[in-house]
Amino acid sequence: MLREIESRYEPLSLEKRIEDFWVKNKIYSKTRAKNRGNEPFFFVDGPPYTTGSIHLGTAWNKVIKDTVLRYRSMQGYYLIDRAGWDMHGLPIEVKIEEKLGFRSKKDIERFGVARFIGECRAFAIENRRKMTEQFKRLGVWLNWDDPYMTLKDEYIEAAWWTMKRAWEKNLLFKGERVVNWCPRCETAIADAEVEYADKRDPSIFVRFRIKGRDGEAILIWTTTPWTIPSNIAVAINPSFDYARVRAYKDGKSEILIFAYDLIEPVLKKARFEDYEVLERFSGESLIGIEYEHPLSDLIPIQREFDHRIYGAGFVEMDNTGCVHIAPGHGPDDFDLGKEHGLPIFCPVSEDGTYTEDLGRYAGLNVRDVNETVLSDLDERGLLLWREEVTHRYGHCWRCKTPIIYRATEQWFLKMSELKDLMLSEIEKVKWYPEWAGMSRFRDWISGAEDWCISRQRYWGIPLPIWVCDSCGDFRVIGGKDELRELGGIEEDLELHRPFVDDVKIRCACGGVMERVEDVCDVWFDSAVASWATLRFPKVREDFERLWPAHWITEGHDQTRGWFYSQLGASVVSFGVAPYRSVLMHGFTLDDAGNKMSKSLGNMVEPGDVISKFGVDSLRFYLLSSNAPWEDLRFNWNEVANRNRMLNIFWNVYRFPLPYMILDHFDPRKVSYDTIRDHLRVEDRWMLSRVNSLIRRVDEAMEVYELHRATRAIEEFVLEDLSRWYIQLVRPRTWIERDDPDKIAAYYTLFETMRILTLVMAPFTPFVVEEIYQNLIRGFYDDAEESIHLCRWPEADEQLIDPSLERSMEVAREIVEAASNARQKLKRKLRWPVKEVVIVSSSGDVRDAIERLRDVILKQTNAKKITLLREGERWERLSLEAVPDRSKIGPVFKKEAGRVIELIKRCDPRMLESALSKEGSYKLDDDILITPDMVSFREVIPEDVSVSTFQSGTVYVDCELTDEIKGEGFAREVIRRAQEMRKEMDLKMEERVDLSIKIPDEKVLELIKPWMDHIAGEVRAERIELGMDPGLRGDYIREWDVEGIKMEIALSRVV
RNA sequence: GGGCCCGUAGCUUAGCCUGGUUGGAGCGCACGGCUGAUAACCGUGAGGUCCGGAGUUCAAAUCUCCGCGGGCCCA
Repeated sequence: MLREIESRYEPLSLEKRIEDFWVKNKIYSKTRAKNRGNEPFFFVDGPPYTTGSIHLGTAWNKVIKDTVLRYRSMQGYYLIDRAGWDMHGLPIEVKIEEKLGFRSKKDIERFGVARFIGECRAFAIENRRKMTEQFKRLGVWLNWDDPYMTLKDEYIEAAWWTMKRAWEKNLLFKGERVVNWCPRCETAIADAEVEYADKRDPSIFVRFRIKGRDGEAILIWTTTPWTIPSNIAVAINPSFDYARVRAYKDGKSEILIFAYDLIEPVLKKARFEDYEVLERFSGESLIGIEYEHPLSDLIPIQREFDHRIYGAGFVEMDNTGCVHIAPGHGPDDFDLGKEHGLPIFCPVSEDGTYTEDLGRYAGLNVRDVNETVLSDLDERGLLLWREEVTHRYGHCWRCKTPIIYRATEQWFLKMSELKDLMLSEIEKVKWYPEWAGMSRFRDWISGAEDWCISRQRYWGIPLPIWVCDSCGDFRVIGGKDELRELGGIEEDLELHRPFVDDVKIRCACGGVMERVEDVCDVWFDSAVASWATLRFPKVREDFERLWPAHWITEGHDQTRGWFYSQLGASVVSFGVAPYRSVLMHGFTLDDAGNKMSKSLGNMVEPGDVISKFGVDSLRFYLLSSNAPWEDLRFNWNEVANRNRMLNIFWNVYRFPLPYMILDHFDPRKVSYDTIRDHLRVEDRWMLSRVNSLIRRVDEAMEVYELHRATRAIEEFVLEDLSRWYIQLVRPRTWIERDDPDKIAAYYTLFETMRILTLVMAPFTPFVVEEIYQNLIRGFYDDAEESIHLCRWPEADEQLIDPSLERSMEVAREIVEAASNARQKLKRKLRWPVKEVVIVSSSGDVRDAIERLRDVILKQTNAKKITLLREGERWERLSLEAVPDRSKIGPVFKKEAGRVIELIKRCDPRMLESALSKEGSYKLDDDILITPDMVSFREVIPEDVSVSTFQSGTVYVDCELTDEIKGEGFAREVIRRAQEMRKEMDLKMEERVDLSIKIPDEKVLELIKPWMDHIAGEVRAERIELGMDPGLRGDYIREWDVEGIKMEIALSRVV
């Protein structure tokens, strides 16, 4: 049986109730179990990092995932949907270091690595718990009970297995490279982990003296004075022109060598008074020239190196056009050094202090040494000029320390070799939108470099690389069992540091192999998610059956992040892309379009939104606001709007319930076939629309255009259902008899709601469940326990009638135009009008009026609808002939006045037709006028109003007749009596006695014929009206009806 | 500095791919209507340099180029 709904739409309590229902009845598991054995849909969750709280962007991400998965589930797919968690890495280490007050790695070593990673683990696990709760509150259905977690053995083994594949394929190597280095965290960090931010640094011009040429120097520029002690070379661009310039200042002169085009700005900056260009030459001729290291007197080892000028294409025409090269401290510098066999001189230790090699600077930290270097240079007369600049500089993503470049030995995956394979693989992936993969991602891959996967840290997947201390050979271990066997370990083994560090392996050469101390780049963790989530390599069948993933989705920052790292790891392991389709989504920005960040204080918490408007509103907002791949500017107002839409949806659901209950409506006793003959045209229209809706949502979902799907739903709810169909159907629900016309309306409403709730289920899972439980489960014992266990509806093509839908559109336009016209004359809709005349030659309009005449009559509250073709004239419009004096004057001269008078006296219609048929008209014996002398104007009577619509004009004849007045007054009375019934708190079916005092004889007479009608509408047993009927009743109220003071008395009939 | 994306009413946006009646909506605002969905709902109106500029074209919000602003990624 149906339950009546007393309450308003209250999402907070509703969602709590539904959540409890789902949990109690294990609905989630049932949805997944139901489709077991069906065609699979293999989804891989991009694992959020366990920071402890979700933000709006992660909420959006998971809502997209959940919506698509719910849709697929209803379609019958068997879902692979393990949630994922990214739980290793520097961010957590830094958090724990902060908590324990640590400043460097030495503190960690003192504390004990085992204890330290224990803290990290506990932190990650607690955060995972918190975040799971937050995601669940969003109604996100993933496999939360058995998620993949990067810290689990099975996961680590998947990473190890992959690493071993790389080794077997000769794609893993150890190499010396300049890497981004955080001197605080004392580790290499990946390019992706470098965060660029503004930094103030010195900007200096320094003289490097040319050997064997007194008073002559090449002028270099740098913003990192601390790298000058490590200088090995100078680079110039061979294709630029350079110059030897004699420059004068304070009565002295010197010779400087730098780029020709930069003479003016450089000398001006350095405040030289005058100069002469001694020589201009191509950069080529500078190559090979030797210079003196500027600080060689302080750094003995520098005297052992040669210092020369080299050509390099990366040198740009700015500053001096001469670049200081320290191969140990810059990527370009390193490459140049390798190219020319220069020493890779890197006298900086892990924590950023200079080594003993650096003489005077030994033991100083690079962070503090800039000023020392500058004053040393200045003392030697080598610092030509200095200023401060603000520039973008890389910082450690976690601790915000400015990074340095350090040449170190690291482990790499040879991605440069796999570039072409990756490029051809992404062609096979379906990208939404297309450009996400084809423009942006392709560019990134084209520039792919070898992937540095080693980190000198603790909390991560240990690199499974064992190196022999005697022969230097290394091998890679692919799993726990393999390691236990080779290491002779009997018991179980903890795969994290420091435990795994203790395992030693016998080398073929007889030596002992020990694990390299490094852990894995945390990006490599998530990179193996697509097979780790299937528990590969431990379990093979699922992998062989399902992989690669059918669909993944993440934000556009992941183009170069997870989309790439997965692809990389996958081509290393399997030579193919790990996903078949990718939806790239946007970022959440604040309402001004700026990124949300804690420091800007413009964060919007998902929890705040939910507690104000509920989850369904937030979900619907996130999905409908814009295309998934566009950035979303969060706007509270728009969330409120979605909430309003759901409220209307709720009201639509609630509206017919009291009537249905009263009439014991039972949908089981009605079917399309039994009711079809009683369906009105508007019912058939509604059924057509709701079936079209299914089709529209399907089309949008197929290409992941969730915004189109949700907008179609919103439009349907507001326009078709609430604003139109409900208004049409209202009078029918008020019929008291057991009328098939009423049942047809109930049937249509019921069927519409049944389909609509199914269609909305993936988007607003809570509210539709509530409705389903009442509407469907209230009647059908065999109905699925939850709406989310139901099949996705299929559009019934038989019921879709596009021409009817088109006609209804036109009908609505006509009704709107008519009410617009009414409004101009201030004629309320309650008062009928004599006639509505539509002038249009459009076939659509003709069809609409033919098929929907009743609808238009009712909604315009008109007694008659007339269609005229363009050019036909409605007889109530009169025509006025307007003489054109400028044309008549010259022809008739003195007679003009009489001619004008005669024209005005003519019958305009006759005159118009004569002029248009004959081309002239004889007004009098001697007066012949031509069409140019007269124009015609339509004259609309005062009680007719006009308005236009897309394909025509609507006239509304508002002439008041006695019949119309009578009916108008009757409806005024009915409305007021209804309001009184409500004020008395009467039940709908309760009967009353009604007496009305109308102290105006004329009005009283007009209303009298409507007595029975009034009684029926108000559900009055007895009705009495008169000038002064001696009112009595439970409730008497005085009303002003169009200036007449009426009194209405109502009594409940017991 | 480079690549990709975005820029339409006070706010959120449709239209742009495939050029062509008067650039559609919603919110907000003003005015009105409806009245057993009622702390709801509906209509009308005002409100637009379609980011700016140039070009292509008979015709540009739409195509091209150059700027400006924002986002992401990279240097």
